[in-house]
Amino acid sequence: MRYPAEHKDRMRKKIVRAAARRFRGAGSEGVPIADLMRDLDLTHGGFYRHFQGKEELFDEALAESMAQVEALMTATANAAPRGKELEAIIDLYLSPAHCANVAEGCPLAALVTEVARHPKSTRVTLSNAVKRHAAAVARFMPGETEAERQGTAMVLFSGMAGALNLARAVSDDALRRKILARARDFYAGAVRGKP
Amino acid sequence: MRYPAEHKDRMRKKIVRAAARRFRGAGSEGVPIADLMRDLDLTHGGFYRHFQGKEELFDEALAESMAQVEALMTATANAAPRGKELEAIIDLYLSPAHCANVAEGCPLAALVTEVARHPKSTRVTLSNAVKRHAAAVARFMPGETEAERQGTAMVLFSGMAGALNLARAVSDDALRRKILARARDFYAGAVRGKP
DNA sequence: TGTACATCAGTGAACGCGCGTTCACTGATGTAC
DNA sequence: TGTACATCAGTGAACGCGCGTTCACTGATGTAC
Repeated sequence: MRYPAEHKDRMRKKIVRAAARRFRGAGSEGVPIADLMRDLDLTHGGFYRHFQGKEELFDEALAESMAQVEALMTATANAAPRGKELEAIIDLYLSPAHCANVAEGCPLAALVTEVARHPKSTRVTLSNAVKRHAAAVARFMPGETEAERQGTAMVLFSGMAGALNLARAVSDDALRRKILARARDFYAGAVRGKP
Repeated sequence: MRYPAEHKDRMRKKIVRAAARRFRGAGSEGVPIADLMRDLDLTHGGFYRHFQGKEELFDEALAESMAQVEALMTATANAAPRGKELEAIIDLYLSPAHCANVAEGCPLAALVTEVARHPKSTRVTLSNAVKRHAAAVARFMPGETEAERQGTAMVLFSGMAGALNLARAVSDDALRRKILARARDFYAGAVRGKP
């Protein structure tokens, strides 16, 4: 059956968005292409009309989810009262809601380890996304120079990602909440310049 | 062929140690049992004389590598000049050497994301190891109470693990070094109570 | 305007491969008598 | 002391399954004439 002109583009984007969710939730190895396509009421065969292979999808899904999170972070900062932008970002990132919602959460937390084992092209995608993200939030960071602020942004986000991952991996809920709460204090304090 | 009495124990421990290395390096899905056994000049069939399955091995390998790193960290602290223990730990953890040596490095960095997707028993193993580790290094941490110091330890290590993972995933070496250096400054400062 | 043909997103059977796990077997040494 | 048997870590062929990828096919619509 012949489809409207923009049909292919639309489907491709749908696949990328579904993958961006699923990959964060289960890792790329945890998501068979057939499952992904079934989410969109399609069968696995059609996948290869859109992508060369799973690897290509992974790269695009990674970029897509990094962009989503960057948008959310800057929106959160912009919505916060002046001077409270960083605090708002930290509270959101280390919230129980973010902790519980891996699939729509930060891909830096959910996928870094995996990316480290992927081919260079994927790691370039991540590096670029991280740089872009650091540039986007740098103005909320402490530091004398732009480079310093961007560096702080990278360290802050990777650190919060580490805390989030530990909170997610831990087996009891009390410990999970404790880790999140302590991390919020720690990073808010560190960024403010107090212990 | 019949083996000496302690032979089985020795082999089992060898398998666990080999797995502890390999799993950190490639994730448990990245290490076929046949490869693991071949490292020890054995074949895959014998594996099941020692373990019920791969999952059991993963748990033990996780505990083993957590214990290794805990030992290394406390040894480093003890070898440091008085008052410089935390700094020594941070410098070691965020060193380029640790960054380059995933297989013998911190399992919290290499395996948390994976553990979060494993069954509860694995997550209990991780939780216990993390608590034990936090207790072991708490005396080097800032904080009024023991609970505070242990909380700080967890946040510090999960944060450094996040930075290490980002450094490992990134595609260019200059950025990798920059992340490590900035993270060292950040955590040393945060723990000292300066910005 | 009607007819023949081309297009191409999507289908679903099939292929190939990797890998976890099972199992009948081996063979050196320990034990029973 | 010698003989028959038991033990059990390790072997390697085989099984079963999941999954990425390929491919011949479909069929609605666009295009050529």
